[in-house]
Amino acid sequence: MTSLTDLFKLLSDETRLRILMLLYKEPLCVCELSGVLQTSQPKISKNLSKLRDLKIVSDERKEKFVFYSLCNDHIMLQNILSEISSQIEKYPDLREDALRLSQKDQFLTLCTLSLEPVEGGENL
Amino acid sequence: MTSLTDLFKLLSDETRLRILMLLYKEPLCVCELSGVLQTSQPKISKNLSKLRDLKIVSDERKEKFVFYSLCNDHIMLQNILSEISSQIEKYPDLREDALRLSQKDQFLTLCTLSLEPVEGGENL
DNA sequence: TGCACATATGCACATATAAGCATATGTATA
DNA sequence: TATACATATGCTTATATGTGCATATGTGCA
Repeated sequence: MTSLTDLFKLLSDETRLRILMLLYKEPLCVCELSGVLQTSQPKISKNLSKLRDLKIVSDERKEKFVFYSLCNDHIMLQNILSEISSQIEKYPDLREDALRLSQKDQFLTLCTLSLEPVEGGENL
Repeated sequence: MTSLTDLFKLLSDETRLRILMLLYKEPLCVCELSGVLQTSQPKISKNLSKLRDLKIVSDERKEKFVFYSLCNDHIMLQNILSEISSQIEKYPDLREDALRLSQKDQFLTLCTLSLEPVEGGENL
């Protein structure tokens, strides 16, 4: 049961919930998250480490960057995020995050690395 | 979005989660909850009032007793509780609560008896 | 090797919240 | 009306947790 309450505690923080909703779409590195969420790097980093402690996300270094991705074995979490995603209109903040995510390369020139094929050339 | 994080905050407390799982099955009064969960009455009462503040539960007085029931209009919550219920084997504490629930009648008269924490009755 | 950048972490502080205890409020009944 | 019972709430304390700032660690490149 601890696992349940711990999960909900993680979800009860706005920053973490926003992070998880983004990672639910695609793996992201710290600076991308920091840019999309318009939040300080230490804040992002600390929250990610809490998520990692509970095996909610995993990290993988790719050269200079550390990419975080959702662990895909957490059924309960997946269902919750899916549910939120399906009602995204109810949550304007999350919707705006998703919008900024699609423009992440505009915010994060420093992070645009040729590690992964980034969705090409779109603009506002 | 606040509604989301508030919901998860409520769920992140063990006592409240246990209360909700019981109310998910049937409406119950305070002393029944107190008895089934083997928890002090003020603790139950305070948590119920938090749930009521967020319109998660509603209360209805029936003579001496106040019965609480889940508001059935909260889709997200219903889905979460349903999901937990379907995996109840994973959570022995919740399972034991459900077992004691079937003997709730004995608690209606035990309300004011000393409810000292029973050994083995609590976890996490 | 040294520098720049990406990320992690230690520390200090403010705040939130859960719990226990005592007690207040409300209700029924003799 | 007095009393017993069911529930709510105020007060205090202990603890947890989020945040900012500074800085440490780690990596790649010139």
